[in-house]
Amino acid sequence: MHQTTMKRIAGELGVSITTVSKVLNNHADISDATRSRVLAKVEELGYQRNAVARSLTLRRTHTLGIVIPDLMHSFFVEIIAGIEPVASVRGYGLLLCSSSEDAGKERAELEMLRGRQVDGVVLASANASGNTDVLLQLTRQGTTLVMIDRDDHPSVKCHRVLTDDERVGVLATSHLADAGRRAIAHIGGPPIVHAKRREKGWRDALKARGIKPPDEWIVRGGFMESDGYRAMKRLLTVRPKVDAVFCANDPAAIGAMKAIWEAGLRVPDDVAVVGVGDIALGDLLRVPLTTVGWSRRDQGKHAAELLLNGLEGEGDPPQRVIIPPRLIVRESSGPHR
Amino acid sequence: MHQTTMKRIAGELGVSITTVSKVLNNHADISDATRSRVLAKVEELGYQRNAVARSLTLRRTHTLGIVIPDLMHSFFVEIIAGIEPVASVRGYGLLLCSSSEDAGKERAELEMLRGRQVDGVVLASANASGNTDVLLQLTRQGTTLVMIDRDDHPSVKCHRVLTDDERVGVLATSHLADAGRRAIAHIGGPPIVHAKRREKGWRDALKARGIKPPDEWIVRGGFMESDGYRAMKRLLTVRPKVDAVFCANDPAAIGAMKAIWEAGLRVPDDVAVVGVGDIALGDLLRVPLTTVGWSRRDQGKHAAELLLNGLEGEGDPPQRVIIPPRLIVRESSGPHR
DNA sequence: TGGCTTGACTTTACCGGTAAAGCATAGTAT
DNA sequence: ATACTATGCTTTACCGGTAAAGTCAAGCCA
Repeated sequence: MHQTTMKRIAGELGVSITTVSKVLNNHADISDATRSRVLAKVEELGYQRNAVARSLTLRRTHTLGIVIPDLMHSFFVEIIAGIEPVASVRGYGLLLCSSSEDAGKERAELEMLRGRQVDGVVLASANASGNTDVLLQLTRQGTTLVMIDRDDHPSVKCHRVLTDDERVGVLATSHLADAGRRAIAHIGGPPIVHAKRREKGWRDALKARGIKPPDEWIVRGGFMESDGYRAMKRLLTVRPKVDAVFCANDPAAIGAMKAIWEAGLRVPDDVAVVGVGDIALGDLLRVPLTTVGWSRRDQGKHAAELLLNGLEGEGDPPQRVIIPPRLIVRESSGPHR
Repeated sequence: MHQTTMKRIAGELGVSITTVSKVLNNHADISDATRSRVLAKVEELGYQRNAVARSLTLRRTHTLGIVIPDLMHSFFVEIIAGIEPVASVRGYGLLLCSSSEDAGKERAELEMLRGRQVDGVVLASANASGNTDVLLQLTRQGTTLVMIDRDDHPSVKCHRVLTDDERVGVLATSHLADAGRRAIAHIGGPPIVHAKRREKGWRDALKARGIKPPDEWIVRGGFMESDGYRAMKRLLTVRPKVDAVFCANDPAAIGAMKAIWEAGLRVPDDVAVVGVGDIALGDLLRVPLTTVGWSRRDQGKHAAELLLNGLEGEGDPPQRVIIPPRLIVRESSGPHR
């Protein structure tokens, strides 16, 4: 129950606490004799430096805060799996927070991390819309911040690890066009930059092929399955018929497929579907989903490296790292008819 | 870049630091006037108590260490998902460590947690065989410990959250017997209590049906897919033929199925297979796997509650919480022939 | 021989809080 | 008028470390 401290070691050895501290910090001005006596005692008592006390004086906790919206989503866990080894070898601990997709809880978690004096925070794609002020407070306090998959909060100067959303749209749309589809609709996301860029990619890919999408080919909504379902219902009434749809994310794509099946049509025979995100289980659906994904693990790895480089060396100016997206072809975008 | 401290607040208000501290800790001996002046200043400056400094004096970090063998295994994440909400509402942070199934790294992580003065540690089913000494050091230091899915290290006095391994064996075996199987073999795990208990359940269930398993019906090995594969190869040579196999865990069961297919036989037509653990994707296999599982989330929840109750109130004596296992029937144990 | 280094520590101050004890002032009891 | 008791603060010590400055004896140079 009683902690071993430097005081105890110093006492038993008849030296000062500072001497013990110096040995453990490899200072040069300690004789070999004393050094080994101290080291032996440390070994004997199984002494471990008290990280809390060190943090207080050094003003470094060697801890990173990780804020994710949901633990049960495989891609956030993959992000953490990308962060963990990098942090671990450099001696940093990870303080894990789940915001449960709730801006209020996210705010509370960020405040908590501020109080705990974490050296850095990785904020993974949460809906932090209201929490700009807390983020600013954090950075002002000297905490390095990295945002993953978010490109808003322009006032917050921090590193960002993103994918190339326009390219996401181009990849998906070109793939559908190459597969012989002509009427390629788009189920857009909510009004956030990422969704808008995916839409732009869709437009660009069509334009490159001389296709000018009529207004009815696009329905904007949200990122949920139900949004995709509703949007597809609308798209199915368009004449001439749409024969493919690029959805802003995977849940929306799943909703779209449901609407297609409900209308008695087949995927991909009547309508091809492509999503974005490569969520787990996407290949286990009734019709495995073609999607555009990117390595979450790389995102985590880059985020951790940006953070730690900033902490250890001189802080680079805020950087944007782009993780390239890639097309994952499954059955939902198979050949026409 | 500059931290706001109580000193600053006290200075601006012309009161002592202790007064500020007392306000924030709701001490009674502060006048309403002073109290609100302090509170107003706290609000104005966006002040947050420095948790590091508090931890040092209070000798409480309000942090739990979580050690899991692998982040990418869904059940460890589920355990964390069970812990997180409990810890979060009580104001505890989670320090996440992954041992990557490596006893050396696990040891290092535990040492790290000791240095960081975490109030409690949840140790999820890692192969900590060699690390008893660190665990003892931790508990001696006053850290509460909860082990999940491990019932060894008897010298370490701590709470344990387990499942009923004998019942696991009984459930699996009875299910196979009820499905009309007569020659129910067992692929046992490594020589650890959990595997032994599952084996005992298998024996008991057979005995209850008047079946006396010959020695060739059991092959013991490890928990890996390759172990299951090798074991099944052996079992397929047994005469009279075995028509079902209960495997000590899911990976072994998957290995067993591979061996069965390789021999030109079918699952479940020729040999029925049941595993243990309900790993993710178990239902996405070529033949979805019947298995015995239990709620990892409940395990996490119970672990967190045991820990925090011990920390907040008076420490209960080490407890054993048993999470009931349940059978999950899929196709690999379907009807004979 | 006195002054100057150098090596090997020790002393002191501080990190940002909290708890216990101390200390005026005013009000109450006697 | 004297002693007692709240009330509302402040002073002091401490948590377990680290860094900067100080000490002190031995060795060196001129």
